[in-house]
Amino acid sequence: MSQKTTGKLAEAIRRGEVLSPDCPSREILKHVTSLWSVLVMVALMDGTHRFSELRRKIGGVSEKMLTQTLQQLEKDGFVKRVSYPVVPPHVEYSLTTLGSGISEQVEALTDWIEINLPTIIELQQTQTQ
Amino acid sequence: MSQKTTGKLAEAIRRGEVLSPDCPSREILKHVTSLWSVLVMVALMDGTHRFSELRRKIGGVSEKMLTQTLQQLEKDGFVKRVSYPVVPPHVEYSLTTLGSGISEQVEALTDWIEINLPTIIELQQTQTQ
DNA sequence: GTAAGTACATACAAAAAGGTAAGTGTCATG
DNA sequence: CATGACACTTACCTTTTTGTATGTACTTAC
Repeated sequence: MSQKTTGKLAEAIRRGEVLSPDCPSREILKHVTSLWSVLVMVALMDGTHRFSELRRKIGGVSEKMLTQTLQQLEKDGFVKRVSYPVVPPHVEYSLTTLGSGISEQVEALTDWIEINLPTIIELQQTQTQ
Repeated sequence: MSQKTTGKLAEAIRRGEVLSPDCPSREILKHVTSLWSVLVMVALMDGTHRFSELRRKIGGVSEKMLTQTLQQLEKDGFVKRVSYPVVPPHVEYSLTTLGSGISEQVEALTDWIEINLPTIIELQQTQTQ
């Protein structure tokens, strides 16, 4: 999708934003480029989940990390939190419209990794020789 | 490990790999979901760069971080390092075929963020009220 | 001859991320 | 009547990441 030979300037401008340290997109990128954020988004692409469901689904995540990640994603407007004031607490997490958009990109990345994993591992081994 | 899903089994299997803590894709994801890795890949999509070029291009990166990130990306087979044994050192970094593949996914993510940045910021502010 | 550029390595300190364990309050189950 | 599930919070500690500063070996420019 990118043309490298022509219009290098336009491309540089388009891309220059993330590369400059004071661009607000840097901040969002910092939040998104976190293992737990990525995994939460991938998990939520299957639909609404409760806290404990996410905890069980995302292997290796601690309660603390899950709480923090969900709060961050909520602040950024990617995740919607709905709390039902019932006696055993019931809270549901789901992706917002914006969250679905970014999750699609994130999922494309994780899918790519999973698909190309054999190639990656193979190359890593030939490299050692 | 144990899948409790009733209907979406195929989907769960497809996506279940990153969600399990002992899958090797987790490791790659850890490397890739790092601010500096993302920015290096985006920068290298414009073509081959020297170390100091990258340092200047990626705002806010320290020499140490750039070195570490490049070494990690090289280990994973995403970046190719070519060193010319000349008197003022000359080293060129570029994306491998594999690196180009993952960088496209990463770039799609950063592009999405930049495009939707106004919406994100807007929503963050209405949320505060 | 002093400074700057090249591409790093290394040491130390500061900051951030993450793990573990416990507490909260209410209810259902055994 | 004690335990566990629910959705967290808080405190404490360890680990990891990152920043800063320095050194290296050589050359060109001023």
